[in-house]
Amino acid sequence: MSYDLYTDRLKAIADPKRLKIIDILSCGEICGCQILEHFDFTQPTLSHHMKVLMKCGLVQSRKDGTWINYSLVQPAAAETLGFLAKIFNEEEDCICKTGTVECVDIETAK
Amino acid sequence: MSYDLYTDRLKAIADPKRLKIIDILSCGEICGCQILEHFDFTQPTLSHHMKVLMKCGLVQSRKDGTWINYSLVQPAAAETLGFLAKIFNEEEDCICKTGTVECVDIETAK
DNA sequence: ACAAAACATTGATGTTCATCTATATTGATA
DNA sequence: TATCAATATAGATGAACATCAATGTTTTGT
Repeated sequence: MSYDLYTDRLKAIADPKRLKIIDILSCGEICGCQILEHFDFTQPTLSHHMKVLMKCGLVQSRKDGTWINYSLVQPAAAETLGFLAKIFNEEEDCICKTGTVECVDIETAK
Repeated sequence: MSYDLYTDRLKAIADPKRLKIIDILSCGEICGCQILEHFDFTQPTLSHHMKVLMKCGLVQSRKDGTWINYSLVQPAAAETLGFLAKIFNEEEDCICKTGTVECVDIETAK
């Protein structure tokens, strides 16, 4: 289980602004200038946030003239949800069973 | 849709160490000293990570003598997954439909 | 009462990050 | 070609964060 692999993606969504951006993108493709209207920060800041979201694979872009249309990468989103579900739930390949330290019963350990 | 509400929780899991801790906790209750054996950082650092995980409601603790047994708060974990699923997918109360700026069709907008 | 173990707190340090201003780049249009 | 709109990049700044060493607190056992 490689935790680092998904850390970039989780860090990307662990921000209220980027969370809002993703929520906007969930309705469909939209250009940057329209996304910007939802916020009160500057254009370079939005550019930075979009870069973060794209670098982790959650968002893709399509150039159309002067505009750049952003959209959510649904498979990546679903994959992230699946990863978290695996982390939150007990699995056969969990670190408790494969790791060096066992999950001994607390009561018997005393 | 309050993005800030879940940001703390997402920030908490957007870290490889804390992700590993949650994976360990998914197998059941375990005390801090046993969690520490999985890592190479110091005890105060683990204490800090557990504080972050507890403050956001993802982890709870139960004192038992000298030990403190930590466990995952399953409802909170499930709730977080549900929130993300909502963000990732189009919903009726999405910001695209309720926000001030509409998601106009890119083609017709030109 | 004393010593040891588990955990928390404090204060310091280096790094990461969000944001800004200023400027560059790219593409459409008059 | 000159201008405007959309976006990216560079560099700077202040805030947030992970980590540590040192110390304090609490509980158990001798």
